[in-house]
Amino acid sequence: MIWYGRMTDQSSTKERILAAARDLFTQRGFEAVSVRDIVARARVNLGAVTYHFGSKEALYHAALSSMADPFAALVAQIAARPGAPLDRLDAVVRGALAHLLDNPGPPAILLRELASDRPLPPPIANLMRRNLGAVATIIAEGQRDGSIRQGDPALLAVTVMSQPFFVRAARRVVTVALGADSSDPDQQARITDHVAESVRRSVANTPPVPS
Amino acid sequence: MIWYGRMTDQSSTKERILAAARDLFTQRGFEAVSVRDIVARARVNLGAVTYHFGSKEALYHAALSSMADPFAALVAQIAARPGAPLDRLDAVVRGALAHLLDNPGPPAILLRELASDRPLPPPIANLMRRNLGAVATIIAEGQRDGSIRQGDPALLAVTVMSQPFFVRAARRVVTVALGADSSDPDQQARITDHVAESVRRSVANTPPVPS
DNA sequence: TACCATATCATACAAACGTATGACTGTCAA
DNA sequence: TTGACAGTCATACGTTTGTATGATATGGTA
Repeated sequence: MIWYGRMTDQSSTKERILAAARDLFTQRGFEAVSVRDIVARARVNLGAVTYHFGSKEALYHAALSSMADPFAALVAQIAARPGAPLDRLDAVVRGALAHLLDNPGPPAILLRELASDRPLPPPIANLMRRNLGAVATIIAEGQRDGSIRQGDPALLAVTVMSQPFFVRAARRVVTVALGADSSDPDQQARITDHVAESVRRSVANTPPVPS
Repeated sequence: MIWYGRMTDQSSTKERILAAARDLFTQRGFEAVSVRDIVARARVNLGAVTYHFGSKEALYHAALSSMADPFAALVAQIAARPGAPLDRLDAVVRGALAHLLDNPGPPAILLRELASDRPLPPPIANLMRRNLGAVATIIAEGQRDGSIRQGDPALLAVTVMSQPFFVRAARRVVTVALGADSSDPDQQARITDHVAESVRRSVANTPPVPS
């Protein structure tokens, strides 16, 4: 794309629409956001969505991919680093939570889509497959070297990844429960440590807790 | 209510609307369900929602309460039983998951509302307050007798309750990951055991996992 | 019987929805 | 200079939305 018609701002119409769509779909979900909301926020013409993306749903999928792809790439990159399985899981959880604290899109939309009983949009299904696959691979490796407890790697992977997603999505609840400001970095550090510690304890191959 | 106008079916118009609203809001969320969808499923007149509930949003809140109240009462009842804190947490997690497997409404709607950045509907906010409060009380008790590890009881409570909610909501993903039928009772038992075990390990006061 | 409150029903209404249309504008290749 | 083309724009179309309205039916009460 070389020329942008009447566009006088620095960013292209298509990118402005995508950014507005990311924000609004994240905050309210697909059905609660109208095309007119999006073009108003992007300050572009109503017809621009149809022209550049074809339909509201196609724009939705484009917005999902633009959020899911960087997250999946980050997790894959962290998971591929060398080290003991438990430490790599720790790094994945911390990296994922740090990314999600800055980018609320993936957890918000993932939880909404999981809660629906419609088919998962392809970008979200791919994200889950990639993330859970990477985590399950680490878990299987840890089971072979004895550092991670027995159990279905896929199920353990769900337990692991559910924590950063849920804690991020339930951030309002967490901060209200803790009675502190949600943007306080000290509190974010405490939450991150708590999540990492909980995950490590829940999957490590320690003796069973006596009843 | 003693008399039901023209109603010839066994259940009242109001109850039929409530039941249809529970199903549809659970499956698709507030915005994706129209009043016409609800009255069609309930096989009542379009005007009946306004007449009996006042508005679509008031019907939504009524439907939420009718799902959240039994769940909160169940958790409170299990939490109040005698026993060691870790065992009571175990019973709460198992009881909650069993209830949620039969009643998908609370997790679906809770996750959707958490993902939104609008204020939580009062019935959902009350549900969270009651559930997390009951669990946090058990946790604080366990911290006093040394059976549960240190940490903010509210944060630990979020970790505990997030598991049954997330596993239930992500049931499609879990069953696909396990490659089995989602209604298989054996698999449900395995999932329940896995969740209970993960929760117990994540909060028990065992020595830290070495790095 | 007459009356009244309650409930159901078919419509109507304005607003908002996603999408389509055709005119217009500015840049490139020929 | 001109034709083609990609992008932007105002506007319109047909649906669907939540809610309102007024008529009608029904059983209790006087």
